Amino acid sequence: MGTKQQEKSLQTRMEIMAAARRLFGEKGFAATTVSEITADAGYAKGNFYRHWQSKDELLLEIIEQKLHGYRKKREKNIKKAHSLEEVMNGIWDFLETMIDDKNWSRVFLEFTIHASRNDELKKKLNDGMYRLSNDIFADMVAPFVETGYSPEKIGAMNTALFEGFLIHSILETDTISKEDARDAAVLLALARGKQ
Amino acid sequence: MGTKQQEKSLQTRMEIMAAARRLFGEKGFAATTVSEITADAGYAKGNFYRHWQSKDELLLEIIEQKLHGYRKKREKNIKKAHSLEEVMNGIWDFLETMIDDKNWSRVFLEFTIHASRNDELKKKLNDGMYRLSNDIFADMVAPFVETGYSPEKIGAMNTALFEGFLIHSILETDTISKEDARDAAVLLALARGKQ
DNA sequence: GCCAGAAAGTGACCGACGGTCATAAAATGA
DNA sequence: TCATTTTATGACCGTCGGTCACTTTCTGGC
Repeated sequence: MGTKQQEKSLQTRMEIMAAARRLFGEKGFAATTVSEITADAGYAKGNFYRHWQSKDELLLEIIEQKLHGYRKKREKNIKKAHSLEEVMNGIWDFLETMIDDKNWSRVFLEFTIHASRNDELKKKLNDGMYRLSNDIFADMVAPFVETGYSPEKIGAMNTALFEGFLIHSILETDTISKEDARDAAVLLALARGKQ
Repeated sequence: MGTKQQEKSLQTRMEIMAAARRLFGEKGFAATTVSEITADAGYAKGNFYRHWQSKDELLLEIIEQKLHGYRKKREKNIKKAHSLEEVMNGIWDFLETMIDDKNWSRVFLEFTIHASRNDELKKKLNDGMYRLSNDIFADMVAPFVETGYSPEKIGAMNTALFEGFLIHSILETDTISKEDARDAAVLLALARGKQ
């Protein structure tokens, strides 16, 4: 435990982050202003920049935390798998929890596109700390892939299908369901990953 | 042919639109300012708003034109198809021209996410004039779908795969190629659309 | 050719944004 | 106690999308 000042600073930081998490989820990243965030937490705008260098940086930290939370659930789902089909279903059990966290999957997408125009942000996203990197899925399916089709491609195709479905979900076209997406992903993986 | 004034107005409109088309493609939608567009075309900012109500509206018009241009190519590709596999390959011949128009597929995605927070824009996007609506693909595959799996779902899944691939393409992860995406889409359609 | 009205074109201005910084208030520790 | 460090503030900056009073140019009836 640090000094009274250090404790207060940490508390302020957490209060501002909590407000941001709520507002980003409700209104989206671009539509939420720094003033709103700090006002909601009970502070002035200037205080924000003592804790983060930019709005981008705060969102990266929140995303990192979110993905860290998801990761636990994912690992639990995958451990007990004994076949490619079971792995894929484990992956999609986990992906469905992201889909159900609808506001946030929307924020993820919003930030992904936003970051694609910024080399530094783009690099961070591909590093895997801040995104469902292809490698994560590749490692999971690798033990069960029996063909020459690379696990990386199966993982990447899975991510593509997931993010493509997210776009549909966000636009509320209601043509394909979570189950359709899972079905397609499993079918694809089995067709390309098994003899 | 109208009066000299009407002609000049139309010409100005086209000059501003041409500048916008170039700048949106180069820098993206959000990063391009209205002042830049008009300055590039040789006018003052205020002139912009005599022709469009907002920056959004101009992009919608450009997207509509782009999609109209793509449409011709698409129809030509599809007409001669005699099987589901041929239709899917025709669709992806056309989708690849969109993928190759890389800057603009990025702008499409950027605007799709932007629009998802705005009910009016969202409705317009789903209307199909401004987006690769699922129905377009559904109509194409319908004549060759032999199972209970609906053509709409096959069309929507195709769009999802396409847009998911676009995200990969934009982030430059280089794990999956155009051919991989096409291969997956065809495989999916055949597996679900044929007996 | 003249001129009143209409249309094309302008840029200062507005409120709001992300981000900065001089300043004030509070805590610290010797 | 009090000089120093840390926390907190909000006026301020440059820029954005969008507005509007204004000037310039064109039009068509006389």
